[in-house]
Amino acid sequence: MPQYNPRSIEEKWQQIWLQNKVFASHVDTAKPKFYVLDMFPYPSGEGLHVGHPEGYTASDIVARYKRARGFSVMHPMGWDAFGLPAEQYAIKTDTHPAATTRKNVSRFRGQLQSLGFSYDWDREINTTDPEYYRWTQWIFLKLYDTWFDESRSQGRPISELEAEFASGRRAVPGCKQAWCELDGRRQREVLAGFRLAYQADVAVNWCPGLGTVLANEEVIDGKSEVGGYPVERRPMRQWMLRITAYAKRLLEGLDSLEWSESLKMMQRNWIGRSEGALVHFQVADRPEILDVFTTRPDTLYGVSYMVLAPEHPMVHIGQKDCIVPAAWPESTPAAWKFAGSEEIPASSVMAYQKWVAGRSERQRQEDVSKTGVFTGTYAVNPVNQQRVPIFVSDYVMMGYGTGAIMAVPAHDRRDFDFARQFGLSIKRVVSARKDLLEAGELPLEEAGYAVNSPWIDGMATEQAKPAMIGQLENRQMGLGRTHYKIRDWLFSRQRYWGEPFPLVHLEDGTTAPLAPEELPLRLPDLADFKPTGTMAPPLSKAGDWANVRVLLEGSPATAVARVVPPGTPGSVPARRELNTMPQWAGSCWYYLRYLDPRNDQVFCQRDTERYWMEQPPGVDLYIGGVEHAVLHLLYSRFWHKVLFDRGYVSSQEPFRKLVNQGLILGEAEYTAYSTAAGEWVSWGEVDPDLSTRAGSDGRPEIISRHRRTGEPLVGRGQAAGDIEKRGNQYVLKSRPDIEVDARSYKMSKSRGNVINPDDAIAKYGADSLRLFEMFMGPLEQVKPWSTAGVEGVYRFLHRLWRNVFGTEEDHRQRVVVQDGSSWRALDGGGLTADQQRKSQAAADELLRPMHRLIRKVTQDIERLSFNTAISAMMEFNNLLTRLEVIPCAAVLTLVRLLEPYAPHIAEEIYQQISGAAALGSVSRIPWPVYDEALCVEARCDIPVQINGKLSGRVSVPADAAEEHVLQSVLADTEIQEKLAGRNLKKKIYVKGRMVSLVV
RNA sequence: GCCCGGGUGGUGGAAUGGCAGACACUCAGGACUUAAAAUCCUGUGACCAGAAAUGGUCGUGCGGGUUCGACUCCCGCCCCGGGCACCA
Repeated sequence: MPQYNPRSIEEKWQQIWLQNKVFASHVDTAKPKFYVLDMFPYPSGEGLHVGHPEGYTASDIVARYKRARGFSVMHPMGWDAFGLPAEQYAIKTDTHPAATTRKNVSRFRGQLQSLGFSYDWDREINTTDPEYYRWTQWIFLKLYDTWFDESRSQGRPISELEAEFASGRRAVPGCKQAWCELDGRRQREVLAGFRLAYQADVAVNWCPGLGTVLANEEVIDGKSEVGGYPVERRPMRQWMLRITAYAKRLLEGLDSLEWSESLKMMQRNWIGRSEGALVHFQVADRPEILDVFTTRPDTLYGVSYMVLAPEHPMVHIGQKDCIVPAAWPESTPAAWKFAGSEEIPASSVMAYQKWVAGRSERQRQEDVSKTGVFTGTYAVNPVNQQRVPIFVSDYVMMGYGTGAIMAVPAHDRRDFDFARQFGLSIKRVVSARKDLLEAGELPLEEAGYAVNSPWIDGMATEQAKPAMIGQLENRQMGLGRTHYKIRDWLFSRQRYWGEPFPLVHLEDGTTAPLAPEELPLRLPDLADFKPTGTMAPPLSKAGDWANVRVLLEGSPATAVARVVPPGTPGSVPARRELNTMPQWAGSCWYYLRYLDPRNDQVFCQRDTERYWMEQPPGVDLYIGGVEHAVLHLLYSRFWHKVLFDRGYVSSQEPFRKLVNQGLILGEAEYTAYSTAAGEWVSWGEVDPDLSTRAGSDGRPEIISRHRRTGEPLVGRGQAAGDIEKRGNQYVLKSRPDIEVDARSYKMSKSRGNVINPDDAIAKYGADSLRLFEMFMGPLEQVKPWSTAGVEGVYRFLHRLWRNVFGTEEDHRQRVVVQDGSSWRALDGGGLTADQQRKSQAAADELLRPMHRLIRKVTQDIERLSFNTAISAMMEFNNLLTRLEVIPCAAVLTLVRLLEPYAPHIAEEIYQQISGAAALGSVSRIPWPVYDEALCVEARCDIPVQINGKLSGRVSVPADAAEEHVLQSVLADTEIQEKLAGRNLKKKIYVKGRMVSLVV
């Protein structure tokens, strides 16, 4: 036999799997289902990186294992191909994004197939395919067609809302007339206020550099996440999705999910539930009421001033609700006015607003000292009629709560700082101790006991809150309120490469959805898709596409539009939406399309959906990167819940169990720093704020400064052999007083530490790459790449191959087959009596280890502990290496267990040793079963402790009774010696594990 | 600042109340070879004693506690990674 050569066998098996559709998924009601899903990739121009195969191998192992255990397995793959990078690349190179996408997808597909993943390729989907985005548009129309019924906490068809208005069961909001008295336009406007997809003028993150608006999540530190361009706030009419309506259900749904605690916590923080009260403050000498949200209604007696966000409508100078008076009240302190603009309140407020608007997000975050101005107006505290000044300050955010707060400096750090800055009173209303009025240093933010608060004096904070809310509600001064931090989802983008919105704008300013038969609304094939440079989206260049005539069908309120040729009687002019959907749209529901990917009647056939998603509910295992913790995963859950409410899916949640694979870092690096003069500097002296550049020799250099002197320093990589460890530090061997920085970095082009999976496959084969990525450590952990480590698993596969086929020089076949009560060589040759005896001895010797191996690998796959399963297989293989002859059954078991991890070599060995008896694929053989009784050795060595210290061991039969074990322990001469002259107080036997004696 | 996760040999890691360091990498020695590579065998936590076999002591970030027994559970601290952050 030739040596193990992955190149020659891997491609062969990949072809066989593909041609014979070995891994096709089917609805099979006789079998339980298992849906194992990968986060589908964005097919970038870079190709696959080593992070992709990590999660994809893990899911592939589970998919292959579950098939072997008799499950009907769904394991699909596709492409999340709309999005900014393709568009940016297209603009740069002047190629159409569709062409780039096609090219990238075929590269990605080829790479994934070269890794031998068991996807059902007939289910491949692509979010940019009109036959796919047709249904993305269809679901958008369902969102548009749904309103959220608070009383049922459920999304319902908009027609049912219309019926409620029409029958008079529900009053038309903000309108005295009856529903039937309103014209079609007005009816559409009213309904638009309820739809889950609606338009609003919102301050958007406009990014001039990208020529588009961005979602809040795509803006980091005032810069775009992609490209790092500056972002400014501008008002714009945008499509929004009412995800806030589902805040409560999105939060509560988390409890039912098998997700990591940290991931759930990220979603909980993002949704941001807080409980408290809405309190109404009368603005002094004016008609307006100022509402504030507080989580500490129990501190209401401690309010000493109020604060409005700079963007709050009550301080929009010149507007009718503006509360800023014409002149300062008498004796306003000079410090309460804005320096340089202190003539009248309006000038101070405007000057302050202008100053705030000019501050970057970064400046605000770095400088948390308190600034603000007095509005010149007072509010009246409803509980004690006290007049308190109203300030404007940027420490209050317009986007949270009502954009206004009641300030209680004694019990809030921020209010405390502000009060000190502006000389405002600080009044204690909580004491840390029940028996003292003034316990605990101010500001006291922790719970305590109410003081100086007539309605609730003496109550513990936890009781004082509901008591105060009760009082407020009775007197109509406020009400209990749960507030969520999450905001509605900004759903439109001024981009070309995304799904067009399936609706039209009518001349009266309202919108009408396209009739379902009009879908897909194809993206026009624009030659010029570049940004316009203004806020007008690229699609504004598609005039013929955008300007259409439509017929409106159905009742005026819920009419749908059908595009007709110009001149059609009854048609009206309409303009298509020029924005496109954000990249998240296609990934919100792709897991459903895989189930029925070629259906042109529905997004997914009902019974098919039910088979894969109902029992157990949702995707059974979803693996992907943690970078999608709050965006994709929250948006998907939201869409899924809407589809659930509307009866299109059968589970409440899309992804029941979710695992994040850990990042793979570059190979460990040792960096030593030196000054320009070449003087070494210890890592402890280096400012840890680093940047990278290409050095003069082409190798990357790290730039920093001396922590104390500020002198520029350069860090250069050191060979591992020049480094040694002293205590907790790594130092240069040549200069042990110089500490170096030892760690692994995220892979990046600029650092030059990127590992390309194609190279690894070319050198070691897909099986070794898969095996190594699983062997590195726990799936969820961050791990550094190690080329030496890949060689380790590569050696393991070589050793396995040699155990079965011998070496090139020595083809001695070691595999023997049992034939009744005798043994023969696998190639049919007879065996000598001595070989017969050795064969039987080997079989006896391997029996128990084999059962233990089956148990170990099975249990480890179930708990996704792939690294330990691999080490168990290595151990078993090492056992085989030492034997002169190897029973075929042991090899078969090993390759069967190995198949999910290293499928190509497993197929090849199976095929070669099974001969004519072979099935088409080793994956068709059921998973081996183990006998628990054969997993333990017949005899075992029991360690004996005396006073917790290991003092000897005895050998007993595995099933020996406690009494018997203790007897042989006490009979042991070594133990007797150690016990001599001591008084034995207690004997403990842990079955099969340990004996503990106490003297 | 708040929340979550983690800290075990030279390295990646194993062991979740019962023999710490499985498996692998690295390194060293040996076998095979004209030689090298590959392969195989042996050793490889630290310290002490011994010519050696071997024996002993210490050891899972630090300090305390629970237990016959703690890497594992509890309390306090230190450090690293991640998330959120003037969220009322």
